[in-house]
Amino acid sequence: MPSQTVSNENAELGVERRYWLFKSEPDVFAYTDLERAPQQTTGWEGVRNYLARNYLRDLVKLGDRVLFYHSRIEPIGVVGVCEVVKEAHPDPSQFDVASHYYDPKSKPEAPTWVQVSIQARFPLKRVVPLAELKSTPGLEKLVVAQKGSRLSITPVTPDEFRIILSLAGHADA
DNA sequence: GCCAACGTTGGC
DNA sequence: GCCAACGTTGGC
Repeated sequence: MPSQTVSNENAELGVERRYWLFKSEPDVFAYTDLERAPQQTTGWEGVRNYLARNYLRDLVKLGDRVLFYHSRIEPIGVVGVCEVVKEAHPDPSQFDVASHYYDPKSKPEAPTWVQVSIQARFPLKRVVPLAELKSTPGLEKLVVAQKGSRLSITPVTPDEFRIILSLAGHADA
């Protein structure tokens, strides 16, 4: 079933919209790159970790909100909000020999890796730095703020999402 | 650039 | 199937 024809499955089930945090190194792909992309949309290619893949494949649904996070390069932190506009489908980079993400073990008839597509919604009024995520009450369990946290796709609770947006100055989040 | 944390690989 | 060695991530 083509994912585009599926309306928000969570909404149909009466399940509350989920929230996620996607990490990206801004010298590879920054939030501003997403804003400049056609329809401000991109396929989130290159996820090569099984737990992150499983989140994308099984739990990330149309309409879910995504916090866009810049890793590695200052200012490290949450920079923008996006929305899932296409659910899991094969990540084309796994079959592209020229791609950094090429995976020779993955076969087109049984793709190992999936991507979702996200569209930019709005940049945060200010970056919420990692240090602040670590020190803010209510974010003690935020996955990305845990020591040694490396997963590039992590769940965020509705409360955590609200708190992070309010830290950025979006009062009515 | 260092290195702690953690995921993956492969010998046995 | 264990686990040591190795590779990668990402904060600092």
